[in-house]
Amino acid sequence: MARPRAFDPEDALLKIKETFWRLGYEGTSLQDIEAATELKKQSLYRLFGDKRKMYLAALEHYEAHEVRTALKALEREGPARVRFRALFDEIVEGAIASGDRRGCFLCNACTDQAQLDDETRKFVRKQLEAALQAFEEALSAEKAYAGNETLRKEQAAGLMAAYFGLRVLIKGDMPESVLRGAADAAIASISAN
Amino acid sequence: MARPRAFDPEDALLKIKETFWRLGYEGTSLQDIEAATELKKQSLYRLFGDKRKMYLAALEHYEAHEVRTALKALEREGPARVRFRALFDEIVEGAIASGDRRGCFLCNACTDQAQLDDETRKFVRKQLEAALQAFEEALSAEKAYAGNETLRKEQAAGLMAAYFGLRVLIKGDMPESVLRGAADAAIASISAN
DNA sequence: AATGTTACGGACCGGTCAGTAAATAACAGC
DNA sequence: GCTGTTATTTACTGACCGGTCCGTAACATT
Repeated sequence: MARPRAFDPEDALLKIKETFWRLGYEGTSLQDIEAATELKKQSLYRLFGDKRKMYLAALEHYEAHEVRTALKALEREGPARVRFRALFDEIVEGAIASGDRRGCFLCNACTDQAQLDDETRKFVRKQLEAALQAFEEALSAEKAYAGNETLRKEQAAGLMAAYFGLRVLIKGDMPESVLRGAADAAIASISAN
Repeated sequence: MARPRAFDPEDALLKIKETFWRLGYEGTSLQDIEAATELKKQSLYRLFGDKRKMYLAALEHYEAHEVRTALKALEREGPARVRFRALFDEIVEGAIASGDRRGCFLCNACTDQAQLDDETRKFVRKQLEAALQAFEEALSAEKAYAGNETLRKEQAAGLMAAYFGLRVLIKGDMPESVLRGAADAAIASISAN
């Protein structure tokens, strides 16, 4: 009943996500977003409200796609070491092969905005806890952890830290050998039995 | 032979460091720095050159103080587990007790500026490699690692990732239980023999 | 074809950004 | 007490910030 939108909001959000991902919240200007989406400011504001909401929408998009995909990979059958090996290797491979050193957007958001913006903090915390839960479940398949919740939770937290730490080392320009070492050490820390 | 400086440059740099540490590079304005140092812009520019140089000077100050102190703690005598336990516990304790969730400035710099600014990248990389070296040396005391350089390097990288990951979990507002779990898992991954 | 509703585009808002110029002030050596 | 040098302060620059206004265009309904 009115003029139809001439662009794809999902596609726009994807571009916004990539921009915030690369440049951070304060590092991204509306001009950057306009350039990335090829949209005018007004179209963006009508769709999202303001810059902060664009950022949060971008984070949600990241969760719904990148994070979800990564956690899905943990649900496959097999020993815990194999499951996590797939997760860690994909990250290292991506950093080496395609030179993608953007890191993890969620991890970036932790260091960038979580302590400065309440909404971001709440969102990030919720996502981190969900990921932790997924890590824990992936460990349940292993006998060593199945009957020991404390140990399982501890190991899940440890793997989470290892994962985020690896992401930081990637952004910190560490060479392949270090990245592989960190990944291997994380996998080796998982009990196999 | 000229008008003496009326403020302490070291003290000013300390305040600048704390501001960048808390707000990030783009999130910090010259006004923020003026307010923190109680100095006028011109005094800052004469002393440092520009904002970027202030940031790099702040990073160097962090390295010369916080990082150096932390790595010194690893040089004490005793089993590797005890050495790293001290390092990790201090971080967790700081986050819990004093509510200090600023994280690690060097780690923040990795996710914030390392991929966007060449000088920062080089500096961060150098510091990360030095820290890695220190981790490796702290592991040399352990028999399991003394004779196996590959394993030692791998474990050092793993602990480094665990450390940075813990720092990210802290900024991501994770509860004490998760932080302690991550620290305990990291320590448990060190071979004791 | 007229109307109501939404989308678009560009000018524009006040404010802030990093950085600079120039005037004044405090010292040392002579 | 004059001169040279450096510190401090104020005022300013031009660009850019996030955000809004408003005139116009494109559609659906009637």
